[in-house]
Amino acid sequence: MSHTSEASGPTAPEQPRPGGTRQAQKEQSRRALLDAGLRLLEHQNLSSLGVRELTREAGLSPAGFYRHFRDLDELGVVLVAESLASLHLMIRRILAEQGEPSELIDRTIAVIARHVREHRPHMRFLARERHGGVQPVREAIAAELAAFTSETAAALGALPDGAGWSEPELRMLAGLYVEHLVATAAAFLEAPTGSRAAERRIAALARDQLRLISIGRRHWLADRPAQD
Amino acid sequence: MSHTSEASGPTAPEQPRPGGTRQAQKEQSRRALLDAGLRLLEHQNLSSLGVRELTREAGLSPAGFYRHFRDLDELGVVLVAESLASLHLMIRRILAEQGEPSELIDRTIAVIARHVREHRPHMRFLARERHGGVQPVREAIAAELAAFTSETAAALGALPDGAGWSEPELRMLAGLYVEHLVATAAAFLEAPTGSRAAERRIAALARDQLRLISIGRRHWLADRPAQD
DNA sequence: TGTACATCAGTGAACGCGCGTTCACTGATGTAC
DNA sequence: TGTACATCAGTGAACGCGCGTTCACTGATGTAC
Repeated sequence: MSHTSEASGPTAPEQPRPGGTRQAQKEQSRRALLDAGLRLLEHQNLSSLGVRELTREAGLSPAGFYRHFRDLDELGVVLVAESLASLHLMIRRILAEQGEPSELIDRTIAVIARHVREHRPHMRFLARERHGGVQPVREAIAAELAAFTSETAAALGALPDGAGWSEPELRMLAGLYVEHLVATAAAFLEAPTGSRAAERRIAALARDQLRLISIGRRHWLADRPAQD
Repeated sequence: MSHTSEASGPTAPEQPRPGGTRQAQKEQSRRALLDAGLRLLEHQNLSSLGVRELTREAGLSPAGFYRHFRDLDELGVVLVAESLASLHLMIRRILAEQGEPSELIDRTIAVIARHVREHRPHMRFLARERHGGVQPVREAIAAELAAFTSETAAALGALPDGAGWSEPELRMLAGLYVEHLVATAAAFLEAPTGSRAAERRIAALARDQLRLISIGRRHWLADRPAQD
């Protein structure tokens, strides 16, 4: 080793190293616990996960768990937040897509398919806990989806086709899209892992359904029923 | 007590009583176990249910459970079957409705709302286990919904408006309806219990969404994209 | 650079607890005559 | 109707087990001089 002096002046005070070895090692263990959790939650519920089971999977001693989390609920909160962040990422990608309507549909579905492929544990977790979890978790997921519906409604309203649509009508349409998106993501999740054929079938179905909704959307202003 | 002789001829053989007290009592306990299960599963997963917890709720001793079921999985299978039967009932009611399209939409939503109100535990259980349960349960639910989609496709094909639609197109449309029905049922489930205001809001939203789909359906043949 | 002390992530053993399941039993219900 | 025996749903006690959590510890990493 040659003299790789990272010469900090001899008078400069010893700097704390925020990315220090110790801290990094701790972070690694924490990550191992979270990843073990996601792995186990692929096939079971958050509420049936155990501390010993988790630490076994993560390669820590049971007591080690408590250096990172007060209890399993605290770990659950982190997993929910992570999964929702992952979902939000997908959502922003979808809303950012540009192009002709027919292209947009294909791109949206492609984004969903890719996201499910690349973030399967997070998406599985959300699908499981959306209706299966305890109330606070269900509410957190519902709130995120509601926010997405609002964003989508706003985006639809900003488009030229959105002219003439009332606020509730835009939300109604956005809700339909979000609902369909969620169902499509769930379908991708249930497809035999890595079966491209199954993925293509789901994508083709979703595309036609989105097209039908788009046709309805195009004729809505002319055909919509009188307001109650 | 006067002489209330249920005079069965003295020569007639003693008849076995199929609805006898003993059998009826046993059935009552079995029912108590299933009902206790449904009550507990309102707020937790099938996989985190325990024998002792269940018998406590049902008012039996833990050992009593084994007079009725081999294990919790066996009870789970019965609950799944019951819930699916309940769902099937709702589905047949929906498909049996008759009338003008606009009436049909309102009636469909009314059937869903009523069913969720009257069979809340069963519907909650299905919502929970559809994506949250173990694979066999998820598959059983998916199969039932797929069958419903087929029935719906057949019904749509038999209508005058169904003329000109290919088999896959009918399934695509039916899938959209079923998906929306499931989402609407889930929304009713999550509504604050007994809040008529929330129910009305959900119903109004679902109605507009179904209308939009119907408009898309009406224009599909004229506007549909070229086949791939 | 070297040395002496502080920190603290991770450990292994121990605890009390509720669990699923089994067992021999009890006593009400059912059956035969 | 009355009597003697059979059935079996439900019980209370017991078992071994894995659980969540606590504790004093250890030894690598970090800090001060």
